[in-house]
Amino acid sequence: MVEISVIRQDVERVKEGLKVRNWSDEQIQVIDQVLELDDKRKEYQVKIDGLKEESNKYSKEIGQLFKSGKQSEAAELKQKVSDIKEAVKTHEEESKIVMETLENLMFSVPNIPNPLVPKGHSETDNEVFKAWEEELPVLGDEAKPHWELAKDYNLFDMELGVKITGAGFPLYRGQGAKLQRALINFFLDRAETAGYEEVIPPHLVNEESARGTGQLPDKEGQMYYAEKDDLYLIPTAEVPVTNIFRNEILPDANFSHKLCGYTPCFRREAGSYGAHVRGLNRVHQFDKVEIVRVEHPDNSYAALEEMIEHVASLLKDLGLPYRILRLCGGDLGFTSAITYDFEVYSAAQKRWLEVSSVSNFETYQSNRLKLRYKDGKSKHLAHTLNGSALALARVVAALLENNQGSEGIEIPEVLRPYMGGKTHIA
RNA sequence: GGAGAAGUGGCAGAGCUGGUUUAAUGCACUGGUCUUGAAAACCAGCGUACGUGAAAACGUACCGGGGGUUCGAAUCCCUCCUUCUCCGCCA
Repeated sequence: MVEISVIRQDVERVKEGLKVRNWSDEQIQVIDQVLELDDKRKEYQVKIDGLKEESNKYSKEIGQLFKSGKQSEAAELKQKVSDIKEAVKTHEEESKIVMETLENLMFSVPNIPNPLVPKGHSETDNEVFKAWEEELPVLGDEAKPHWELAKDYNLFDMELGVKITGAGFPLYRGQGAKLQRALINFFLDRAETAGYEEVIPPHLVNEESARGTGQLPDKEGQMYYAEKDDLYLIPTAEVPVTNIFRNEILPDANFSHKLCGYTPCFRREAGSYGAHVRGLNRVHQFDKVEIVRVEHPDNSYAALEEMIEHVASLLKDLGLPYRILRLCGGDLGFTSAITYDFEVYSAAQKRWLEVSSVSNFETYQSNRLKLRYKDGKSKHLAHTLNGSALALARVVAALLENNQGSEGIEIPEVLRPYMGGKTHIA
């Protein structure tokens, strides 16, 4: 959530931010409504607190009167308190409506984009932040897409996934399964070297956690839900890992938390069709190593750069052509202040596949999480960031396609130690 | 899954026959006095959220969560959650 104090102090900046997200003037009026409702909320609190103060005082007096045996005077006061209580009840009911309305409005306000975020309406307006400078690989006519290669080398089986579960749940096998493990271990080892502490979090989360990172409300359709236990399957490790810090007050201003974790990710993903969902391009379950950071506001953008460098180095060492996009206002996630997407080039499909998304949420998540740090006597919200490092399914897709050859699929050098020293999947 | 016990401030721990408890006391922490410095001792401060206020300060709520009884609830009632002990089951 955007902090109400920020809206109060800097209405224009908030409104400008919503314009970058292509909000109409009419939609932006929400901000004025928020301020109005917040004023109302305060009025109610002043009124209710005052009445409660009065009745608390009387209640104490009643106690004293009973002790000294003045029953009739006590009865008189009792009536008075009852009357006050009635008034409090009425006001509380009204104020509850105000607060609920206010909260719902607050939930409908997305994060304010960083000034660097370009204007635009869709993914075609995203800014190429770092282009691929070299030639893009060109394969011969005999080149196959990864779903055909998977059959040739027995790497994964979509039909079996359908039999066991349904569409979009791949079953990896043989060298394909081993490649998954290799990539996960490679990514985790590299994160560890970069100073991230590894965690293995739960794969199901409660409602509070889903709210904390902003999956709820609104995006419940994207998550699988276990109704009997009221738990959500995680769409990304971001949710359980960031929620480690929910309701935490860090003891001083000198902190930097770097965590990484491997988890499967479950996404219901409505929409899209055809070749775009073929093979591993778009699946309901995929593996991902996520990096998460909690940083002082002064350091969060330096941290973001570090994360971008980290992800770039992974792709470089895997030998995959990649580019980095800076998402435009129209494509920017609801909770993010700025997001960089990484795409790898799939030579057989001749298109770019998104494999990572690195974002700074500034205080948007920490406001919901109530994640603060102490700076002397005052408390402030920390900044949260996260990024995929990396999402496996599409990396595998690109790897298989780009590295195919007469001897099989060449395994990138950095992965060979994890693949029993082999140079090729053959 | 069955039976029982318990959840109080950073920690430990009283209160739990409802009203001088404004949550005692100890430890930890912060500031001060003393000291060459430190320790000890002594004095003071020490939770979170929201609100009023220029500020000092004050008000309201919070004793696992939610609801209820009452003029008044940490204390009584209901419900949910968690932890512990015993039994059962199990990789």
